[in-house]
Amino acid sequence: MAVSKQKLGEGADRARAPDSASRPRKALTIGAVCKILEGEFEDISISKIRYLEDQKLLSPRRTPGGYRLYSQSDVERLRTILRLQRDEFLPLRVIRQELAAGREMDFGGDRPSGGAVRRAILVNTSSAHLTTDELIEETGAREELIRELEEFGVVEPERRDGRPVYDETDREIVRTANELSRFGVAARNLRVFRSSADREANLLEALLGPSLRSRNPQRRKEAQESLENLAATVSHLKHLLLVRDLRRLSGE
Amino acid sequence: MAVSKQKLGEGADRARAPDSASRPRKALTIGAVCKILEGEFEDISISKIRYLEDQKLLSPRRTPGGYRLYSQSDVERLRTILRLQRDEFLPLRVIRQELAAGREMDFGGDRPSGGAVRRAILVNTSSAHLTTDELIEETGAREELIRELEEFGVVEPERRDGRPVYDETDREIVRTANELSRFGVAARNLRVFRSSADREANLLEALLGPSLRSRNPQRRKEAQESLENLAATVSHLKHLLLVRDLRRLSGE
DNA sequence: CGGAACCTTCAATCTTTAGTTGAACCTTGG
DNA sequence: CCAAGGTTCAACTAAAGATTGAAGGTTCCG
Repeated sequence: MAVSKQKLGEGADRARAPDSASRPRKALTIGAVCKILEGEFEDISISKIRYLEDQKLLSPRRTPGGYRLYSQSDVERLRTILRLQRDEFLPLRVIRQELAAGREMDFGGDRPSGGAVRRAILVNTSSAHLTTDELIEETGAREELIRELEEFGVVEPERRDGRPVYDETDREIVRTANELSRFGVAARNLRVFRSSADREANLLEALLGPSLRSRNPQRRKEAQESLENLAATVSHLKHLLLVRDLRRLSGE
Repeated sequence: MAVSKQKLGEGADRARAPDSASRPRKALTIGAVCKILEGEFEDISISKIRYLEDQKLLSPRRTPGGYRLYSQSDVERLRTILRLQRDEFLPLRVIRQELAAGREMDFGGDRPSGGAVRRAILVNTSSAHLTTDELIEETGAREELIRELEEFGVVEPERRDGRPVYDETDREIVRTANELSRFGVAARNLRVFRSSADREANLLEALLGPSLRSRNPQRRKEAQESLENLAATVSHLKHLLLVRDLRRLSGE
């Protein structure tokens, strides 16, 4: 079990801590989370956090005894939820979807309508590399799940000295897969998506490959940009097609 | 959800100008306003319009006898209110303030990137049905492309009297496919995406199908919501996987 | 004028969303 | 062991956003 590593407690800070200096790297109990957030959100409460879980907006890991344990990403997610609710007036139902769609869009800085954080998707921006433990900590996934995801080729971390090293995309994938597991979608089901993605990538590679491997750097750069646009457009199309199919089998 | 629109019968055009033909300046009775807007907003009703007035969001003129009379700009304002409520999920309290602050921010076209129109994805909101000509008009696609998309099963319009009828999702699909064609992705290439989507839809159907067909309407509703979340989450995962693949074959 | 269609108000009711509360009981760590 | 903190579950609350029904008034047309 995942709990093995973290010696929760260890005498350090059982919610007791008003300690400012320390980094809250370890998993937190519900009371500790509440304490952390109550500076930022005055109407937070333990019962509200539990309520949000009931509404399928959170799903923290549990200790063997049933206590909730919030990972860093759980806390981030909760912060996002509270911000969307307070500042954007979104109903929980909508927040649930926004989050499901992967838009954590965290830093709440830019309110005005133009504020989408648009950064190049494909250029691997400063890929933090994470260990398995860090990955678990940040995503809240069970170790079991991660193992399965690797088994089915859904994440394929590099290996260094036999230890897997995960990047940010891996982390996002794990986070999303974890989300899906709450709906009963098991890791093995995700093979379907993996092979679709592979096929689609091959298609795009066939179209743009020559340019991408061109000796002309200008041309390469253009191809790279096209690829980014294509990736976005293709993803949109796939979404539409899926929605169409689902609407059929749900509606009629 | 019974109908409160109390029989808007033939007489609704009563408020039509008694004087000569073409004046756009006619004031409308509440029933006429309701009729005008019900194409665009399905959950409008006479009682709701009155309720909005009660909440200080509208104040139409009155006839000496007390009938409400809505000017063109009253109707515009009402349209804005309903749009903010439906698409931006703003509570009436906030809408009231926005309007008071002068921002009519009218034309509901897409607000720039940040404020994307969010609404339930799977519930087919008043699917406008388009003819082929309208589809071409609205998407800018060549007729050829549309023919191919149908040939490859990427769009599958209903047929009425032999003529195809497209809905909003079809329109979006065509628009996106047209976008892709600019990158050299032909309609026939899109079969790949279609079959991925089919496979994925089947997977989700297998997971949620029983609930979706449950006799218990409560359970059906929950399943429907889960399906929406799943669609969003799955789309996100697919995007991540595609990006990962592409990054591999483009960069490293 | 008469009456069909439409409109009015007002109080009561309903549904949904977003939580809170309390009772009974369990977990954790010093 | 035991106190501080955690767990579930059902019942309750409050506010927002409407809908309904009763009783009656207005408009317009013939």
